[in-house]
Amino acid sequence: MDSKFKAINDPTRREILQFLVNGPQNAGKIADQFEMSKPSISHHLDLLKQAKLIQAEKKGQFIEYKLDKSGFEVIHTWFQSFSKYFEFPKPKIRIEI
Amino acid sequence: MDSKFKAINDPTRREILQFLVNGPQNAGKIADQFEMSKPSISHHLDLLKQAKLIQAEKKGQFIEYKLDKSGFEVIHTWFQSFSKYFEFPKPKIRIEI
DNA sequence: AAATAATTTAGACATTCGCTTAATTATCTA
DNA sequence: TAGATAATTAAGCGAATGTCTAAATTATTT
Repeated sequence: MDSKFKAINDPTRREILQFLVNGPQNAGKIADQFEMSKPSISHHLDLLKQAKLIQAEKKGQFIEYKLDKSGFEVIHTWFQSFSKYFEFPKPKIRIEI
Repeated sequence: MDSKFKAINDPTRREILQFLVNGPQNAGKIADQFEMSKPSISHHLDLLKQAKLIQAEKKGQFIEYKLDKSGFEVIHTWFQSFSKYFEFPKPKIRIEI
C-alpha cells in the first residue's frame, strides 16, 4: 500500500507509467525518454515493480516492462472509498433503444 | 499536481482524509485520533490544504477541516488516463424497463 | 485586563529520497 | 572465447521529509 503511493509520488515515475500506456518497452527505450542516467531510471523501475505498478519480463539481454493492473486496482479501491463523500464526473453515456 | 501526490504519500495524511469522510472536524478532534503531537498534525493538515485535498474554515477559536473535491478530481483525472490500458472494476448497475 | 484554550510557527534532528559515477552481471556476436 | 551491449547493483552525497519541543498567535471566558 505505502509502496504504491510512494511510487506515484515521483514525477519521473509517473512519466514512466504514462509512457507505458502506449505499450511495453524495454529499460533502454524507457531511459532514452529521460535526461537522466540509466541507473537512476533502473532504480525508478525497481520501485515501480515493487509497488506492482509494472511487471518485468526478461527477453534475451533486454528486460521488457509493462503496466501491472494489480497495483493500479489497489489505488483505485482506495480512491473509491471517497466516493461516498462526493461523486466524481463520470464519462457521458447514452442508452438508445 | 506534485503537491497532491506528495500529500497522499504519507500514511497519517491518508488516515486524516479517511477520517474526514465521516464529515468535517476541527483540528483538535483530528489530532485526538493520532498518537502524535498537535504541531505534527497541524503540519500534515497544512500540506493537505496546500494540495487542495481539504479546506479550512475558521469557526470561532476552532478551525474546521473538510474534504475538498477539487483536489480529488485532479487525481481522479490522472488515474483515468490509464483506463485506455485496462478497465477497472465498475460498480454493478442494472437497467430495468 | 488577565487567564485559559485552540492552533500554528519556529528551530532542530534523524531518516529517507533522488541523483551521480564506478563496478558487476548477463547476453549476444564475430 | 574475447569484446560489445543491456541492465543492475553499489557507494556516496546534498536535499527533502517527518517528527519533536518550545514559543508565538488568536479567540474566548471570567
